[in-house]
Amino acid sequence: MKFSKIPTATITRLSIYSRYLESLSQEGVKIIASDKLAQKCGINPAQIRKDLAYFGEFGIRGVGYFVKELLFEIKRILGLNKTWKMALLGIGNLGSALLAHQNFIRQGYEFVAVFDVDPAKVARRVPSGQIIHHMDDLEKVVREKGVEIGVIATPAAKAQMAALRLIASGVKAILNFAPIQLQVPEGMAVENVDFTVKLDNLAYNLTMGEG
Amino acid sequence: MKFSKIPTATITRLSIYSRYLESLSQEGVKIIASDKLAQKCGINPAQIRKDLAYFGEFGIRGVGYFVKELLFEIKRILGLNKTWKMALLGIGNLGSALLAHQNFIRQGYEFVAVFDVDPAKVARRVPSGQIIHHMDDLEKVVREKGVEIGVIATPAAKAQMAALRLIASGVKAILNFAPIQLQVPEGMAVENVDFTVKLDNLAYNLTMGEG
DNA sequence: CCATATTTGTGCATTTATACACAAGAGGCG
DNA sequence: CGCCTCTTGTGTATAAATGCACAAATATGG
Repeated sequence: MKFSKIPTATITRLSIYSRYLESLSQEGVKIIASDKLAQKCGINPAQIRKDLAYFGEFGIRGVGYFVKELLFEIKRILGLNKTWKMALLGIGNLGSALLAHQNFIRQGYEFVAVFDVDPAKVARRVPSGQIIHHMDDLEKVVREKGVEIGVIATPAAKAQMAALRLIASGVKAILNFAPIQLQVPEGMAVENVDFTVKLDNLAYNLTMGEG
Repeated sequence: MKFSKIPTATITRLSIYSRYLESLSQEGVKIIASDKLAQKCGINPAQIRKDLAYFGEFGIRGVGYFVKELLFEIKRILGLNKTWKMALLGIGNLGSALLAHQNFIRQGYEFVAVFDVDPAKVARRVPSGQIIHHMDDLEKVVREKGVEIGVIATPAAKAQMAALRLIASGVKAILNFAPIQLQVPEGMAVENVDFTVKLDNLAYNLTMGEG
């Protein structure tokens, strides 16, 4: 189904480039060379040029890249020339933090629906204004609002069920914050945000450094 | 400095295995085969066996792995046979969520110090009991408490400075939640927890699926 | 005690990712 | 206009990760 064969690592790096380019753009910097960009992103300069080469030629030899132009192209490649509609499942501490970060999330994403199972929360409004729906209404609300990305911030024990309901509602992409490996059918895009795994990596590194 | 050449992807997978093994252990399951484990973790069975083979032979041919034993071994490999002392930098929405999850964090990690710059917060206690220190006292407190892992949950603009202070205090590992690439000297272990990058991956996948 | 059914551990081929190194272009300057 | 400097874009080598396929080892059952 996929048109071309782009390494997933490339997409991740493009996202990192775009973030730094955004800060450069705000600082008023006009031009950046792959060497500088590489240094700031902790990546090999040739890697950056190769990543970009998958999609076209965006630089000028002997000069570098125009910051605004490159940023625009990368956002276009990533699909950020539109606003993606997200649903949040679970308004606990983490979910609330995500909502609070909403303005802080880079432009391109918006929570259009929020869900919880707690009767004390349902029908109230979150600080950012959205009405909290009961999880039972998920399919209906998701379809009405045209949700494209589901964000799971439920307890681990509820995450798999939440995923299934999102899938049943026609959502094709899930951002999963629960520390569990979701079982989903072929064709679903799932990304896990998992700090326990990252912590384990750090623990391993520290253990090796000593031993 | 590193003793052996283990792929970082292997360490990440070990962490995922351990998490599922933990749930199996709680369910009372005694034995698991690599095929089942693989299916549940979304990983190739041979990959699992190869990952484990880096560190020894933990299974019984024709049978599988003893859940408790394998879990113990993996935790030992990862360095989770001790409790790691962490410091939290930034008690905003995200920081508070992390503290609230503290009990939920898999055993092996503990916040022994928390920091913020907001005078309204400093000297008060967080719900989990720790006194909030001012960032100015970071080096002193970090050394006193024997902090080993620094967790950065500050705004992006403050994250690099926070990292430098952690490094100056002798911390060798950083878990970074700020959406920025930290510049750190050789030998530091840094892991980024970055949902904006994950979201961009999802956006790209959705965009490709249609186009 | 042998045959059969399993499942691990691993050699090897394949695929994927990374990085070097240089030719190709672009601009500046005398 | 020709030379020099700079930085991109990319061919190619190197390295790393993945997955197949099978031998080795263990248990089971007659």
